[in-house]
Amino acid sequence: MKELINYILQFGQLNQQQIDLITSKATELELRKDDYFSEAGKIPRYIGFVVQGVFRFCYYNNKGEEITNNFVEENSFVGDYARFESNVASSEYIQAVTDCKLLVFSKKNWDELLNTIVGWDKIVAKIYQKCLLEAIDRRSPLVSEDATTRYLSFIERFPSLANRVPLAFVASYLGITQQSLSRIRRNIR
Amino acid sequence: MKELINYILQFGQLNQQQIDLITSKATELELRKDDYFSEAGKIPRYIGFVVQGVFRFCYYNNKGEEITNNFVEENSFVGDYARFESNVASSEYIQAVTDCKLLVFSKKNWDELLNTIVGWDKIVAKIYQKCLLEAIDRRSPLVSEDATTRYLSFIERFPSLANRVPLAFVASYLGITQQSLSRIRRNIR
DNA sequence: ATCGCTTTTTACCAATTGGTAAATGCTTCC
DNA sequence: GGAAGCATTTACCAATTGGTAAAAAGCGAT
Repeated sequence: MKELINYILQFGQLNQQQIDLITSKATELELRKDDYFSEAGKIPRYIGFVVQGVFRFCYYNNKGEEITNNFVEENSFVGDYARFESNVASSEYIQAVTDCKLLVFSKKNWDELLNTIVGWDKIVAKIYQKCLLEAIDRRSPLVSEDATTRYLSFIERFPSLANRVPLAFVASYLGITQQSLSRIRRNIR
Repeated sequence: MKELINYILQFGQLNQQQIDLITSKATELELRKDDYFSEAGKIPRYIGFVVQGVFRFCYYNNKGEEITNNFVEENSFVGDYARFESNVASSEYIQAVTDCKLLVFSKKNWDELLNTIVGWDKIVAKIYQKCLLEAIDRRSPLVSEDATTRYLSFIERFPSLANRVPLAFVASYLGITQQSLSRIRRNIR
């Protein structure tokens, strides 16, 4: 819980009363490896803060291939922010890659925070913006890189992830086959 | 100017007085093809609304290759939002691909709007979020597609751009060489 | 119209990556 | 410990893409 508060306080000031309110609205949630935090076709019920574990965002293209387009680790918010706020069904999956512990806010509790804490909306906007910028800064450069450079970028940006995430997910994130990724890992050592 | 106001009103309500204030803070700016609207190493001075023309975002990687990572057309805001707001030097270029007409806000005028119009910050946050989501929704899928599919996605998402933008910029946006793009264009007809 | 310049196309070959399939390695569960 | 089920590696060949270079096309200015 301390991590959550510290994270939030990066983006704005809050007094103790407000912090206590936020704390009281957060619920602990544990997910097992492969469980979904959010699913395509369903309205996201929660927004979460990752205490332990790794999540991935993924969807299926028109060939039925599974595409991973983001990873989220500890000490970050996770969720389909836009769809959560607007009560619209999501178009992608958010899946636990490992066993995970979260602090989650239901839509009801989240809206209560928005209505109660002056400036909460600004803090939230900054958090969303940070997460979006991170996602784009990580993924966009991959477009112009070859497969080896993509993998090197990946282990630079997610140093602790290479060994926690199945190779197939990493390959899908990098836009290459797992055979190619395996070959690349052999060649760079 | 009407386009700007209509665009803004998508994201929140404003009364006539507020609209007039916004209008009074906007300045017309014309840029010639190849001019920079914003440059790496410099603090962005303006945020702009594109009335006419096309812009591209680009940067240089460690091999000196020029990478285009976004295009912005008419009826969109353009700028390095995060760096503009925080008065930090940008790390990329925003260049006019064609002759362009803009409505721009200086930092001073923009801050006056933020301090004067209640709810302006919320509207702005929504606009930023929309632009970021658009950018990521366009670029991220490219990672997992082959070159031909990338080009087809491009002309689907930017139907009016294929003929207004030099092939080299499009190729760089798609992460392929211009020779490859030229070959692809031959093969799909 | 012609010259000079830039953009786009084409060609050729080398390098990279994908697709299919099989082998190896690693867990989990009995 | 052994078997079954995944995950990862390896191999081979086909397909795609990149790099270099040259030709063709488009465009503006004189």
